[in-house]
Amino acid sequence: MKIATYNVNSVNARLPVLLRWLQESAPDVVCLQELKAIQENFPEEAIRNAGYTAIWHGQKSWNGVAILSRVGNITERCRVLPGDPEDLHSRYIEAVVNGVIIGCLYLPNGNPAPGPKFDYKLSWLKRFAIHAKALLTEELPVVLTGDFNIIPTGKDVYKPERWVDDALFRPESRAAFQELIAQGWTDAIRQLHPEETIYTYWDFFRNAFGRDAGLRIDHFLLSPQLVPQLQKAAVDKQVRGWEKTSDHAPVWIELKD
DNA sequence: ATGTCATAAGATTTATGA
Repeated sequence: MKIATYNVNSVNARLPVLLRWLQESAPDVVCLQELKAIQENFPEEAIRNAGYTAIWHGQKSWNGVAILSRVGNITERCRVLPGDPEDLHSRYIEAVVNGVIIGCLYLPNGNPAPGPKFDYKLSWLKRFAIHAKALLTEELPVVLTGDFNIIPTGKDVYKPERWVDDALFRPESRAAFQELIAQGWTDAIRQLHPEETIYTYWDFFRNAFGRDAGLRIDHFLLSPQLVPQLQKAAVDKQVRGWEKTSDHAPVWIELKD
């Protein structure tokens, strides 16, 4: 099973790019983030015509997450991150597909840091850690994937010294990611490519893609039950070079059936 | 500080987020 994550940065503005990528990369399951569309404006018909069923949680202007599948029913488990009924952002959706629990997340950016947005990021991370730990106790195959908005280590950014005060690379954000690893989750990309320079995001500013000034912030965390099945992991970097593209590239893993 | 995109309100631009 090929599972992908893609922060589309507006699902409707990116629809031609999304459809072309679905056709060329043919993932079985897709997690999308930053739909930037209200619930009614999700392009369900175009995605169905591409061969995928979908569940999604939209929101006006910002955020929004979706799970697509072409390999079987999507059985929704929840569409918000548990733990704070006052958090109205559409940033998490979870479902079972083909016997695998798929958590699709769009973690808060958190800039500027420090400040209320960074506080929100850290509180979201605390809730996420509680939920992730509960998932591990189920001892089931689980993938937590999406835009984490965290640069895990200095190897995951073109110039780490420029990012030390940024919410994506602050010690608190890195520590929260390491805490997830310490719980028992496996960073799938690094499991298969421990030394390689791998980026998943390039800023729209200053020709960042042309200079390969990127960040690795889109991740796959696997529960122990899935690690033996991990076969491949890669970034569809070419998509970042297409016209009218997102600032993120799609990332995917392949699991043995 | 800058740069680029996207959205929304309501305007022929501005603000906000990323």
